[in-house]
Amino acid sequence: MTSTERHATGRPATLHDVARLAGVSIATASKALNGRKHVSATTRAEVLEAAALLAYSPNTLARGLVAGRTGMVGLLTSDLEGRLSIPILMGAEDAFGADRTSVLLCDARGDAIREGHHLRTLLSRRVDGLIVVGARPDPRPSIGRDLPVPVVYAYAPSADPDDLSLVSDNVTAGRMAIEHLTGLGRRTIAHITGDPTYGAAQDRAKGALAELAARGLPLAGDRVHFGAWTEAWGRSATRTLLAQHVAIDAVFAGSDQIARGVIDALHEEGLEVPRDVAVIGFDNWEIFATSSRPPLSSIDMNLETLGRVAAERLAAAFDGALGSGVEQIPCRLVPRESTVAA
Amino acid sequence: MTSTERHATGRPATLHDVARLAGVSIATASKALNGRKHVSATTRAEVLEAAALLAYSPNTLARGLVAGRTGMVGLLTSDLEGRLSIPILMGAEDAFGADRTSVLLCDARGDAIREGHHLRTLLSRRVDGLIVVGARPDPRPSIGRDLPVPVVYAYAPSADPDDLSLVSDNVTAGRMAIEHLTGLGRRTIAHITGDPTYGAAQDRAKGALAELAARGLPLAGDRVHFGAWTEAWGRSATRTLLAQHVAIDAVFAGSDQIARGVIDALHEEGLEVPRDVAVIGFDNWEIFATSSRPPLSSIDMNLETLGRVAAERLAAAFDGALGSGVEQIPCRLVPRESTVAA
DNA sequence: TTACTTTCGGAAAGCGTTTTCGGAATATCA
DNA sequence: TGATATTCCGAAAACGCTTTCCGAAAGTAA
Repeated sequence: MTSTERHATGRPATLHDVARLAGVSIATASKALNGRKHVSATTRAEVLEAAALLAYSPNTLARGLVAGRTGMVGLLTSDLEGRLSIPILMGAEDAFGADRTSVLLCDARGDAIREGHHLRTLLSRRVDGLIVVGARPDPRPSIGRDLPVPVVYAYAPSADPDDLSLVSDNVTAGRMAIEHLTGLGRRTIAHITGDPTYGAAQDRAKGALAELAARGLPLAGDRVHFGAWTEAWGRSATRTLLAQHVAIDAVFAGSDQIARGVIDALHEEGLEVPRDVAVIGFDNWEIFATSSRPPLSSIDMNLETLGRVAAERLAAAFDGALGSGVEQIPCRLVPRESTVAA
Repeated sequence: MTSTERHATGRPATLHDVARLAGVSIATASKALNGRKHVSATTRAEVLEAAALLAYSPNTLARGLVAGRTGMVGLLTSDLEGRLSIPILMGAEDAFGADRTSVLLCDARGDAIREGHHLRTLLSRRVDGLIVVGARPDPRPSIGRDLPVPVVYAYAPSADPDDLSLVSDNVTAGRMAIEHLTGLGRRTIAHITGDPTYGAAQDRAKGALAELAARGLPLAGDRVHFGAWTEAWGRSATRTLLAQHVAIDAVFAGSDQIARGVIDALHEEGLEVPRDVAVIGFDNWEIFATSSRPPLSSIDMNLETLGRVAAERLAAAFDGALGSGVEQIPCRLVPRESTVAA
């Protein structure tokens, strides 16, 4: 391994360099490059040529310093794997336009101290706004009132009702799952889901129950089967149901992992999916949903949309007022072979 | 949803404000806050008090403008799920110190155009360095020579040997897997892995074969079973082996997903893991490895370390020269119950 | 030609820092 | 007490850019 000077050493060209080469003042050069008025076509062309020659790239920092805007937003997450933050980041990137706004990603790793630390850093970098992504979809402490920049909470709402939060519409998602299954002719539907302390679990169950009631259908197994967000729980809950000779022709699982456990257990009992029992999951975690046997129908929380909306709300807040309260973002059902035979 | 002015409106305090309140010049205020010399203890205390009173937070942009360093590095990734980039980002954050360096994350989504776009944006933001993370562990096009900042390629090496790349040591990882299995007394080991066009697949196989040879053991099934990085392939390859009455007491799988398929197929044939057949995976993708039945021993690529080393190499390059070539980062074996009975 | 617009280009201020350098005040030494 | 060394503090330049404002030049109308 040699050890040479790899990156070009000379500092990048400045506006001053461009102006000098074009034989104009930096004021004129600035106007020419930014399409401002009061520059003749010929001078503009000369400046542009000089800029191209020098591979001039404007210093966004300096620009931000005078504009009072940095074109950066902070994404403060606690999501250790990026499962949530990356899609949200991409949505935000799209909405802002990747060329005008960049995202500073900070992972607090679930540590409040670290979160405060990152917050201070982001503020001192003068980000234009902040998106806070929680690890679980339940109210989390606000990062503070009266911050110098607008803040949007995504996925996990802020506990402070004066903050603006964006969350998935889990109630409607629950209804969608039932609607899908009944639309396929299923009548005896069980709901196996995760940790009951998760608001999302409660909401999805609530939606499912409401939709069942609206259609005059009972919930198979008589109650919602809360447990853990694991395959193991999906398996064991399913076995319990079958052991009790509960007749089921569909299962609405609270997560894709649970759904896989459910399918596993059904297979072990010789039941075929979706012929005998249709199964739908939640999260649409591609890697799980598509590697399942059969591929898993699932409900997608539209995280990119969440990010996109977060960006839009922030953008609106830049020149105006930010709303408050909790905004529900609709989910989307992705049908695959675990409910609809290929 | 009300629509009020949520974030504090007044612009943040500047050094000028602090100086004025403390009754000193901005020069003195700056020195006091930065612990420079030539400031008496009492004035320093006064300045600090003023700063605290105003909740002063220095403008990192302005600081960067004069220092010629922004304290930001760009992380240019193509990793759609964050599976790679987030751990690498966290490692880099740790190495730099989250308070002195922030990471701008840009996802190119596998699109060269978008990558170029992001690159330009990052450069115009004057990042101090760049980490490029590829989606698959094979040589990828260099993002360019003679960039104004040092660049380190992580996970996927650059095709240009003059660039500095950091990759996992797949060959040694292959040896480690075999070493682990033979250490447990296994003698007939098969290797089922993914797409043979992946250099990583070849390297792991090479390491495994070398280690087997060193121990005078044959490869069960006579050849490496290349296929796809899927559960389905793991299942079908295993079935094929069993159908051929190949005696195996261990399988080294090329990924955790393949490993799960292998375990599935073994169970279907009435074989118990690890009693009859030990199985080890690769990637140590927590969610897969731990939700497997039994939990999966696996090889972790130490992505955080990759990020950490990338950060260290960049930091070294800031004041000095950057190396070139491909640096191998060792992997780590994480034993769980799929090889070692609980 | 004179008077008035319109169009261009540049000087300079300012964004919020850090840092150099010179001057004033205080302390140290003969 | 006068000369010299120390210690503090502030004025000002610099970082790279945008923008306001003013003057010069050129065009238009009478």
